Amino acid sequence: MHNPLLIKLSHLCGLGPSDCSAMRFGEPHLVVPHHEILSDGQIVSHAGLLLSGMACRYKMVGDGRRAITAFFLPGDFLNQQMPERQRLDFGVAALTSCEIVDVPLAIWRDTGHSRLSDALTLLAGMDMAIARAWLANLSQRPADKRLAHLLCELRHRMAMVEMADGHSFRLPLIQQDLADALGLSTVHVNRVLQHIKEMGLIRIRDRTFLIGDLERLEQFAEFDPSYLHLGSASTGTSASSFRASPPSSIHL
Amino acid sequence: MHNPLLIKLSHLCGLGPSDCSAMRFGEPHLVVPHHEILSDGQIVSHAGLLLSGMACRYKMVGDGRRAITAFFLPGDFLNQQMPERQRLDFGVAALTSCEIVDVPLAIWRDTGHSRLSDALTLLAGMDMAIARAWLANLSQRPADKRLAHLLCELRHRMAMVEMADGHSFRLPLIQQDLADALGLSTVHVNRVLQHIKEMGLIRIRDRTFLIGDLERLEQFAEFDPSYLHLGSASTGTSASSFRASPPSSIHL
DNA sequence: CGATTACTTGACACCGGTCAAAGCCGGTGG
DNA sequence: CCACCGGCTTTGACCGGTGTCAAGTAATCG
Repeated sequence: MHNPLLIKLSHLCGLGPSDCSAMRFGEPHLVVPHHEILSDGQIVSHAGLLLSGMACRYKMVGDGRRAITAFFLPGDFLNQQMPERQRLDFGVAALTSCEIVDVPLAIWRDTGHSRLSDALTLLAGMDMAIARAWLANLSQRPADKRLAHLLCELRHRMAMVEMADGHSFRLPLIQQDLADALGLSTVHVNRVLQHIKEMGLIRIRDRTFLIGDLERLEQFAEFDPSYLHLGSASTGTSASSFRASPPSSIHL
Repeated sequence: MHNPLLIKLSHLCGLGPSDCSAMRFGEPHLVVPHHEILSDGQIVSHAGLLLSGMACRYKMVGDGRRAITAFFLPGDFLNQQMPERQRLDFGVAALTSCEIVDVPLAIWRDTGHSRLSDALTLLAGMDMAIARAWLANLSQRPADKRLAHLLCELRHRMAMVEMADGHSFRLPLIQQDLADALGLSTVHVNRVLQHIKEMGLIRIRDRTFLIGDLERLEQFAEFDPSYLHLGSASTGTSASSFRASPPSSIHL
């Protein structure tokens, strides 16, 4: 099995097969692009786990403006449903075709497997840390660094599920999605994208971002990945191994 | 005892004295304004509870810009420390003189009092809901509605600890604090503040905000308080009682 | 291939930032 | 009691980053 959640947890806190024995999954189901997965105001009693594809958490505000408050990658929970039967204050929509499976989180927690329970707590903490980083990003950084920072974060999270390395990763988003997440207009996202291309920080070929010099990109974005490794010990694994790759010279 | 946490929990989920019997508090201590309460990168193993005063969660970014990612009111936990011994990805600073007490959250959780444990979970959920609302606010609203929305939220949260009603509440913040939370410059906060004064939405007299017509203010801000009452049943209490106050006519 | 969706580009307006100076306190000390 | 002082607020002038509108080009998909 190549379950992205398991990959992530093994990287993140060294969870092994024995710790995962308590995990029970239901039947995965497919959602088509642009379809709503969870609706604002809905009451849910289960947790959705994204297996493949990309989704987002969002809120509609004012006239029809959409604020994207989170991106979901494979291995992410769509709703770390805290109390059981919570009423959602946000919607979740598929940005690409998505594979989703419902998970009985409460049961996972109560199996006595404290390591698994701790891992879930860790994921929830990561969710909050990401939200905090986004807040700082939105409120204090100019558009170019803002976009760069988001790209760094996504690359890093993709790396955790082995969908990225220091050189490239595929982002199946459209510029409108980036705009709604960054609080910018589509037009400006486009321009800023070109701008950081001209700076030689990235290159794009059909949705795949090519990174020449990761260190330079992260420095420009003021990106510090420590918020993505909350607390745990064996944190260096994925990051350092990818970081260890030669400063690169993808031919830009 | 007039512990703001108890007030909040009784409003929020009808917790009674019996549920609170398991709560053990240590010795409160005082922190002077501008002093750092928790430092970025610090490893903490306890939870700080704010008893009085006002504090903020923040991140420093780029050159010396400060991004405030949360305001703490009496009755709020400064760090809903998820895993024990987590490394903080943010700092916490006192904005006014603050009274703080450390609480052993892990012990509270394990006393078998599931209602108390649920309440703590609810508070954590509220923290996240607020962060999401801020994200939407920052990314999609113009300065005037942005500021108004924040004011509505703070008034509402103050009301939960009985420090506000539909007519007025005291906010001991300086404009710089608002600016750092809203992603605006101090100068612009000042102007926007005047602007919504001229609109007749608020009045200010020495740090106290007077609200003429709460409904109008909340409508202007597109403020929907439902995200602050996550999931629980007895949610209407504080809100509706305050809302019930006559449409007002504080003499503007 | 045609039609729809996504991406680019340019012109222009405006929101909000920056800089700098001037009032307005509240506190402190003479 | 007054003079001073430092932090906060208020103003004005000016500029730059982003938004908006609109048109055109390139992809993508039946």
